[in-house]
Amino acid sequence: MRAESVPEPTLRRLPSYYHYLVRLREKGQEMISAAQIGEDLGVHHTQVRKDLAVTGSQGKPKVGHRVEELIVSIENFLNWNNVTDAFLVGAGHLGTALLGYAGFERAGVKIVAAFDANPKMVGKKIQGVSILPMEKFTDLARRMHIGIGILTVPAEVAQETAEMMVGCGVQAIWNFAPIVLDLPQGVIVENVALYSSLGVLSRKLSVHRKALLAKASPEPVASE
Amino acid sequence: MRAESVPEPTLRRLPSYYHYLVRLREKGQEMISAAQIGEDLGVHHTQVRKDLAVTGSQGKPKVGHRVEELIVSIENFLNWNNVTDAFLVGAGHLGTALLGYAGFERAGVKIVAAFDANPKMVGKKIQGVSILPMEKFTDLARRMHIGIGILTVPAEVAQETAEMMVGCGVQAIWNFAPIVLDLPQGVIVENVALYSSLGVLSRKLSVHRKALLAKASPEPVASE
DNA sequence: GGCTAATCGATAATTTTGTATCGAGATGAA
DNA sequence: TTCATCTCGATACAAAATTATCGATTAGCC
Repeated sequence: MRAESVPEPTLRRLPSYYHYLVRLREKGQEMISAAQIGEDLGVHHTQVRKDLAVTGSQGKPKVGHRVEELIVSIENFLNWNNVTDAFLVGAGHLGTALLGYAGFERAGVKIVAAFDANPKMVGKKIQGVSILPMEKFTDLARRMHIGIGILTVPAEVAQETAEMMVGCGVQAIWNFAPIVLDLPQGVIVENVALYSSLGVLSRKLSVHRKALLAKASPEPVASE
Repeated sequence: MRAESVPEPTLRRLPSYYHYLVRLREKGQEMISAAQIGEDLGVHHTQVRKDLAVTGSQGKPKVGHRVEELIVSIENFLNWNNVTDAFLVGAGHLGTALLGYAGFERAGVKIVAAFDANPKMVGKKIQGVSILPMEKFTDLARRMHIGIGILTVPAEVAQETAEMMVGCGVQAIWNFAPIVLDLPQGVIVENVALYSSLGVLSRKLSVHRKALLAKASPEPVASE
């Protein structure tokens, strides 16, 4: 099986399993069945088995999977053991929030420096990470072989900032700006689309409320 | 067509179109073709047409769509015109970052108050929004008919906090905690899974790098 | 005024993702 | 030791989403 052929939905579910399993481990539970995972996380049990299968971990009939083993398998599969150094650009609200998170290191990403165009931010230190001026990015990124760039700048400058990152050898970009980046093939871009999330939320809420109204009103307005 | 029958991927793409269109409008462009949108955003043009079709907006052959009309259609469809009041719980790094964003109001969500269990946070004011003690949540949420709860608390207390929200009439939850909430049917939950995002990023980067190594090495290790 | 070229929108095919089925293996009890 | 039962994992099926095809429509040009 080719490595890339793992479905992306599977990739997205694995961290969810991971956190669930870590919580189980904290509680002292040693074994877990795919059925139970599925029930607790709202995923079909056959789906859980398929997802876990890609990590190489095997379960035993009648008893299920070893929690510890699953955790390690997922970590290995996602390469969360090998930490990659990252630069963050845009130390605004969101940027500083991400700097505040220590937990990303357990997910393979270590933010080693942050950059901002605003001179007032430069020189500050957030959660042990210094905010540096933009001018230093290019040189430092090249010398430190930075693999991941975190983009928390305004949308207007996101494209050019991303290009700068790629120019310095950055291979993957974690993009928080609400814009589709146009970058050379091969560069990995992972978008965190907060507005997409809000779109879904808002739409569903709107539909939900209309349904409630329709229920309350007498006439069953049938469409379709 | 039933309102709920709109595919969720479509819902997720619409905000992306929206921001793209707003940028076009700022540039003064009046018309746009589905093909052009698709090319710029990396979506197939037939997909773009289907997505835009659900909003009810129609294009004209040879000229395409009116930018302004599309924007309004998407806003209406996502109900981004009608702003819903939201309470945010957990004024930590991420919570304060979200408070700092003024833009969410254009996406139908207005954060009117924030809450935190930490007494040191209580009383502060971030971006014009006061941080209140948790004890006040229940009463205020009921009286103000809060529809949306934003959950930026640690995972350990996310479930109970969500239950409290639902108990106060909150209909939709925007969940930033890395946990699957178990809530009564009908409650709308939209997860922002940062770790899922990191899982995809990390895995792809790992595969990418292995591919580069394999290319450099002589033996073409063929699997599958 | 008719022709060309571009774009739309509907329908069909393909691909991807998710769900169900079923035999095999392992555990613990009779 | 044998049997019942639970769980796994492979295979087959169904649903959803994406991509392709094709006729219809319209603006601009000759």
